[in-house]
Amino acid sequence: VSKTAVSFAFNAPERLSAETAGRIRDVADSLGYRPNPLARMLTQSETMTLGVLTPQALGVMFANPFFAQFSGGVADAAAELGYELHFISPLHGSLGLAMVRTTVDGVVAIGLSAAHPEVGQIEAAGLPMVLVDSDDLSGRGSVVVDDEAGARAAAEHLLTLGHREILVLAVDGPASETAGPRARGVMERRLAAYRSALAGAGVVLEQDHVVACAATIDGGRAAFRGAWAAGVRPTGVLAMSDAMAIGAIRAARQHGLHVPEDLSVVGFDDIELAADLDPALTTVHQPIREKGVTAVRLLVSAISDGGGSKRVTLETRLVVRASTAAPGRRHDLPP
Amino acid sequence: VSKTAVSFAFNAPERLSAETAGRIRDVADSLGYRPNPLARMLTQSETMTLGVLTPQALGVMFANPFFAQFSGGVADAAAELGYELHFISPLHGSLGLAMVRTTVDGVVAIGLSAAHPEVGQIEAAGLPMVLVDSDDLSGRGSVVVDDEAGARAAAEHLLTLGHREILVLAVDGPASETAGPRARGVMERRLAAYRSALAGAGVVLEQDHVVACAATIDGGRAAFRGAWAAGVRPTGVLAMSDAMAIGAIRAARQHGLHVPEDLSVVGFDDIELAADLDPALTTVHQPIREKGVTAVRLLVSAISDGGGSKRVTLETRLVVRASTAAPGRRHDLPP
DNA sequence: GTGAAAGCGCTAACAG
DNA sequence: CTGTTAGCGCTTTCAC
Repeated sequence: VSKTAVSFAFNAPERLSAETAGRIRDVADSLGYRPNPLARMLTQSETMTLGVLTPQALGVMFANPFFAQFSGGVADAAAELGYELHFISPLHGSLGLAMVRTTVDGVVAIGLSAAHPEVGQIEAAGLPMVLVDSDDLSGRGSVVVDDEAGARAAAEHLLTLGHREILVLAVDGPASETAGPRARGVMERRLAAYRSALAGAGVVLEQDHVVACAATIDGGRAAFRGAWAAGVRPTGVLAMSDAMAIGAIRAARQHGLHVPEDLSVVGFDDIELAADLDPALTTVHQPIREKGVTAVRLLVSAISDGGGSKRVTLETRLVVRASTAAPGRRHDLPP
Repeated sequence: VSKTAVSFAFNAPERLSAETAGRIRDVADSLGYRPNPLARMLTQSETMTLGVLTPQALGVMFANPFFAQFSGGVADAAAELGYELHFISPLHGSLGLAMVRTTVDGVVAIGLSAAHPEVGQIEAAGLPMVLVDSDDLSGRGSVVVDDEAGARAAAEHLLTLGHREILVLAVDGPASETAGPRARGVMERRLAAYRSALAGAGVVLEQDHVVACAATIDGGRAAFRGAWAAGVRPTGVLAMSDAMAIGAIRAARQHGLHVPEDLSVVGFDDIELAADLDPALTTVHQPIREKGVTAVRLLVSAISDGGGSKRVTLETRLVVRASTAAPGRRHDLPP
């Protein structure tokens, strides 16, 4: 019984006499022997693992239901194609540090600007990668949604309802992530669309009417509270994620506001629970799971075919529910 | 410039002249050279990666907000301790198959019965492991919550309100998972506690008043719908997860029921959004994130110290919100 | 159908 | 302080 035989028994049973193969497997089993996957990976230089790259700690990522839903899509597509999943987030604050230690056959990067240093680094390492929610500067694969249309619809909805005093809640990564030259990421695109839609109705967004925060409930809450403390008194808020919208609603209630009577809020994402909230959230729908599935399919085809890097754009649409209404009684309320 | 020098330049710069080390790194950088992490892992037989083992496809796991929150805790603790995260779910239906291909330094298994075959397999492979939400048959590390107390409180709450006709929504994995001898997992523990609390008030759970489903919104919805179709007309439901509770509420509404007037429902988990739902969910709180953090800490200490396998039990408590009330008008409603 | 030999890219004792 | 040497555990031509 030589090494080769064992190797064949596991990887190419057809190249061995059925009897020998069986015997080897039996002995292996009874001995508790398993081929060491690491060694296998080393010789084959293939890990059958996909990386999911996130710009922030997974703890905050998972605090956004959008990310969980997206991950579900990624995971299902990966499993279907026989890949395992490895989550890569900044290690000691550095994504690069985390990448170096990681072995994957390809990477799905979510919410990472194409101008982010690590993106170039990964590309330089010759690792296939698809960018999700990020502008594609060079010829990489990428999947995005029609942010402009969604954001415009959201803004116009508020405008049509009669709102003029509008607060926008934008997403901001940690300082280190936003430093340096940036491509226009999702958030910039959405902001621009908000702006132009509002401008069409003669409404301009003041500096203090755009506040950045983490894409989580707590982020949204803190942001709304901060704006309110700064004297901003909106009748409508445009949040760039549902999680932030929920946070804003929580904060507004703490200030004695009723939604939607005193304050209308529209989110972005249409997470699974959006319709179950109180009030049911008016929001921009995007196909979250599909985004993940598409990203993985693109990535795997790039890995195997070495295939060309396509760019896929998915649709968005406004879903009007109960968190928006015409501005009613103004809030002459406690600070 | 020999191999050793390069190795040192990356792993032990202090053992090299500052000048040489710097020069090597520079050349490496300009050459785009990275030490191959795979080879490094092979020689060190250490991957600095933790596995998260799930009994079902990640797609359905992530459909449960509980899991996302738990993962957040796991991820943060892992990052803090310098570990990466690898999610392991059944591959082509087999967890064992997935495990064999995977290389991790340890495993956090969530919702996996200790009697599950893979658990023994991993143990036999000598891989450190901590079990979450699962009975610990042998001396492994494990973290659980006080399910009995939580479930009992939930049942007694309904009883106190005056409910007698109660439906319980239990969690069920895929058939293959539940087959074979099982330890009493979380769900069995909760069910037993429901039963005994109800029995204390003379209420017995009929066979058709306990229905199993996936721990997702859709699972809960389908389960409630099925029970209703089977003629069950509860005034209260005890769901073993918030996701299922939400699904039950959705289904109930489709049948024209109002919550809590016609139907009271109490969940389990107290996910972050529980209080934002319509109606705000009465549920059993458990420290979800902390569960993940604790599991990782236990695991890593087992990896490094080879430390003893502790068993940690965290507390639960009932949080009464708006989804429960005294049974009101009975539902003489359309089928 | 099966065995021998080379090497994947790195680390770690050991000399120089 | 630097280079030499020997594996880590597997896969894989290539003869037998």
